[in-house]
Amino acid sequence: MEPRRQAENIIRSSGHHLTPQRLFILEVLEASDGHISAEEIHSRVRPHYPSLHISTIYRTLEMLKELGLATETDLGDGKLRYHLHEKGYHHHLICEKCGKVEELDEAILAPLKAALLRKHRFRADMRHLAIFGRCQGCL
Amino acid sequence: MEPRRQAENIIRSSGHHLTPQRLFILEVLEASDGHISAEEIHSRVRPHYPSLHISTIYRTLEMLKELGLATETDLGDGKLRYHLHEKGYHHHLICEKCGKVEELDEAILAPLKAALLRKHRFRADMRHLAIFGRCQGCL
DNA sequence: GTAAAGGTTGCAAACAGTTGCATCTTGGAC
DNA sequence: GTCCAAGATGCAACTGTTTGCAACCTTTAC
Repeated sequence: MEPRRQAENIIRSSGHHLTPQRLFILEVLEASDGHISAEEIHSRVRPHYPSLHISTIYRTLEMLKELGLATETDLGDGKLRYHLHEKGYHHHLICEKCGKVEELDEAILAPLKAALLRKHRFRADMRHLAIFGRCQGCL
Repeated sequence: MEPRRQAENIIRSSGHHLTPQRLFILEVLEASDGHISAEEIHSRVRPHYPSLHISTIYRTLEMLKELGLATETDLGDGKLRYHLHEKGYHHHLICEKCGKVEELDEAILAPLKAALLRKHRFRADMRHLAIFGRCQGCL
C-alpha cells in the first residue's frame, strides 16, 4: 500500500491536522529518491503552492520525525536532509576528506545497541546516525 | 604538564599563529570543567578582551578540531559544545524525553570501529558521537 | 449544516554558525 | 632591531533553522 496513505492515517490518528501543506510536503518526500533538504522541498512545492512558507516545512518535518515517519540526517554540509523511512533505516559513513557518502546497513549497529541496553539500560534510537572518518581512498 | 602548553606547541608547529585571542580561548576551555558553547566562551572572555569577536571563537574552535585538540559535541539543544580532550575521548547518551546526558566510555565503540574498518575499509573518527534514545527512567 | 477548541499557518524576528574582505599581527629571514 | 609573507582578526552580511504571535483552518460535537 502507498506509504503516503499510511503516513496520513498516522498523522490523523495522532491528533494532528491533515492540511494541504502537509500533503504537498509528503508528496515531495515520497517522490524524492534520496535525501532531500528543507530548501529543496520548498522549491519543489513552490510551483504548486507558492505561499507555502519554509517554516511550515521545518515544522512538518519536525512532526514527521516525532511520529517516526521521517529521518533527519546531517551529512556535514551545513544543511539537514530528510527522507521518509518506509524502506527501513540506514546510516551513513561520511569521509571528512573527500566528502564521499556511503550507505551503511543497520545490522552493523546491532551489537552496539545491544551493549548499550545491557550495560547502560539505554534504548538507543539510531535512525539518523552519521559517522565521520576517512574512506578507503583517503586513509 | 599543562595541556595548554602542549596545545600551544601543536598550534605553533602546525604553522598557525599563536595570538592573544587564541590564548584567551584556550584558557577558558581549560578552565571549564565540562562542555562549553561558543557563546559561553565569548561571555567569559569578554571581560578580559571585549573586542574579541565571536567569529574568532568559531574559527579557533574549528582549528582546534582540525588539530585534534578539541572535540565538538551536539547535545541536541541547538548549540554545539566544545572541550579540550586531554583526558581522552568520551561520548554521550542523550535521552530524547527527559534530556538527561550520560557519559559513555570509548571502549564500548571499539567493536563497531573494528567492524567498519574490516567490512567497509572506513576508519571512523568517533570523537564526538552523540547517541539519542531513551534512558532507563523514560523507557 | 454551525460552533467551539485546538492545532496550524505565514510572517517577521531571532538564533547559532559561516563567510568575504579589508586591515592588522605573527613568525621567520635578514 | 626591520621587512615581508602568510595567517588571523573584526566586521558585516549571509545561511539554515527556530520561535512568538495573530489570523486561519481542521476536526469533533452537536
